Amino acid sequence: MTLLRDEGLTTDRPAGPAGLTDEELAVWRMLQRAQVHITRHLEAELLVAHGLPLASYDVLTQLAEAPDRRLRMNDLAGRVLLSRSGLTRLIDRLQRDGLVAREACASDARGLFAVLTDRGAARLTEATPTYLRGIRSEFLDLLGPGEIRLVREMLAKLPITAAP
Amino acid sequence: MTLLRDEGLTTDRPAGPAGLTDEELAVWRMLQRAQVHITRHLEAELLVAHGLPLASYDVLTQLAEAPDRRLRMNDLAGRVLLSRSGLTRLIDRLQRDGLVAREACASDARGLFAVLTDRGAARLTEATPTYLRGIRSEFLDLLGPGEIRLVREMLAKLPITAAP
DNA sequence: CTTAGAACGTTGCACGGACACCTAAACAGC
DNA sequence: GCTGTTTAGGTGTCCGTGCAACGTTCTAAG
Repeated sequence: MTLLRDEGLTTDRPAGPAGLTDEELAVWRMLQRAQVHITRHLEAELLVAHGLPLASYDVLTQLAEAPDRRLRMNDLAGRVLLSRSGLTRLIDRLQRDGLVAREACASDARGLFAVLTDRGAARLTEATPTYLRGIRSEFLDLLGPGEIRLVREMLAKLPITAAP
Repeated sequence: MTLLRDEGLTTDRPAGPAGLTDEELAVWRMLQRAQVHITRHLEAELLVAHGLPLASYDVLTQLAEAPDRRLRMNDLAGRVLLSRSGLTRLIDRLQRDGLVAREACASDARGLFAVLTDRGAARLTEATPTYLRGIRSEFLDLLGPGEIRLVREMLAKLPITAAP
């Protein structure tokens, strides 16, 4: 952080209005790295063990938890942090593999449901232990239970309401 | 988490060996969402204000902090969580824009340094306030100082050593 | 009823990144 | 010295994603 410090943009103690302390900056960077690290590990494991990218796993999960195993495309896009176009292609792939199906919406002819098929549900069931084990070993095991509760409280403050 | 619960993979209280409590799972998901949210915000702001993608900003920062403003390609790739090929193209772009230069390594003819140019340093200086402001408003402001210290301690436990 | 506008999903395009493979250089052992 | 192995970096190719534009359908104003 030498250069930043040189310009007075980071400081040791008093964090100015725009400046950050070195600790604050370090926390942010560590968070970034940790997130990337865990995500990659998860993605790799899911891929080799079940041929399922993380994004696909997320979609299947969202559908499984939705009433009637179905969700409108737009709705789903918001939940998996994906643009609508991105979701379109992803659903294309999942449909090709028979894990989800598209169904028209009765009340709105514009709308489409993405529906989890039985094969999709089976695949999800098969992959979930891998996913959970990954989260546990890469993340939860490294924190105490008290810390987890604390993180939860902190995260609850962030406005993670909806996607842009 | 209905489906997961149905399969006994998540529980209310006692977290089994592979199973997770709903709270643990929720924490992980919130963390994911928060990280994506913040990252996108940052990327968008840097892009519109300074035409600088987040990855490029990271590279410039790493170079600025490195001794002599230079780093070996391989070394740099590890620090910015990028594959070597990915870094090659990114440096290509940055070089095209005159923000970094490539320099041969005297002691090892295979090696190349990525060197921050004056233009690159200027661009970084110009963009950094935006970056820091983003971290502050999207992240730090929503946490107390005590919490930041706590997060730091937690993150310190994670083995974020090196990239695969 | 007609029409302007918004909302839903898809498509063309370009970009950024990873993987596998390649060349050149350094190093190991004999 | 010569040869096999390892390391540094770059290239060919493919995949996934976002943005902008498009067609279709719903909704509201007149």
